[in-house]
Amino acid sequence: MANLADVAQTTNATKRVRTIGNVEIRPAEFQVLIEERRVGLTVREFELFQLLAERLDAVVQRPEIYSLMWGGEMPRRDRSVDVLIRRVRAKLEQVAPEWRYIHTHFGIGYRFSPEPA
Amino acid sequence: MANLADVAQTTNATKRVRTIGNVEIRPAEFQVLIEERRVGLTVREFELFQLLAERLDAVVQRPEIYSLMWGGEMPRRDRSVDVLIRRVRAKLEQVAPEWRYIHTHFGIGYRFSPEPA
DNA sequence: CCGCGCCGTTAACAGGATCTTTTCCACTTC
DNA sequence: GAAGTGGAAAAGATCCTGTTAACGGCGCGG
Repeated sequence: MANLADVAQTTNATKRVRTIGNVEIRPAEFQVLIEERRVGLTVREFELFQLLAERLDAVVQRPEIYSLMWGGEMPRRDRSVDVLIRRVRAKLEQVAPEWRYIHTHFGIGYRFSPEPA
Repeated sequence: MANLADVAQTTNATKRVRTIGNVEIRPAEFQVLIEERRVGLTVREFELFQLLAERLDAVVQRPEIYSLMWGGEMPRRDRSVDVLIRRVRAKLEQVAPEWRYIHTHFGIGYRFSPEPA
């Protein structure tokens, strides 16, 4: 169960405003801003984005993403993760067409790294 | 917990007349004026308005609004916040139809930012 | 004391946004 | 070329919000 230390740590790790390049993440508001512009992610989309951003430059495996966001094992041929990735990418591109943030690693998963297009 | 210094600071922060764009807030009088025109909020409506205005451009989560205004946890499916928001919006619109002040963030909460309609 | 109006809260409904699932197809890998 | 994987779009179910109305408490004036 959560104790005070955990809560404090969680607060520090996930509730603090974080800036990665031109991306600002405000967990307390479920908001992502790129160069002052609001991306407008939904709650679920934000959770996915934050999950990847917390592991900057690391490839997060698809089943792990699933289990973190939906809980339990990922059913075979489940497309939930894809669909969400797609939506996040679309909104990111609307706000910052010159940048690529989420990269596909075929057969493995996804990686968050801001890179020029 | 709050101490005297905090209270003094709070007083300075919340009791001082504040102007945001064409909006003037007079906490000592529970009054909001838009371009010299009185909005005519009730006490409760004013509290909500002030709460959001103090956090200009930040999304304030619905449960947080509830706990700040009513205290304690927000019951599931409680609509108190909505209805109050609705009333505030209605009065704001009567006075300034060309402006939008309170923006909805679906599944999250509300944000105060004066914007042209 | 009584009626009236104002205010805050609660309830209910309709519409809209979001989430999930499904489908099709292009692409990668072997 | 075959099997597997991911991109894209759409449909259905679910959840959330906007809106209106109704209820009860309170204070004021008659």
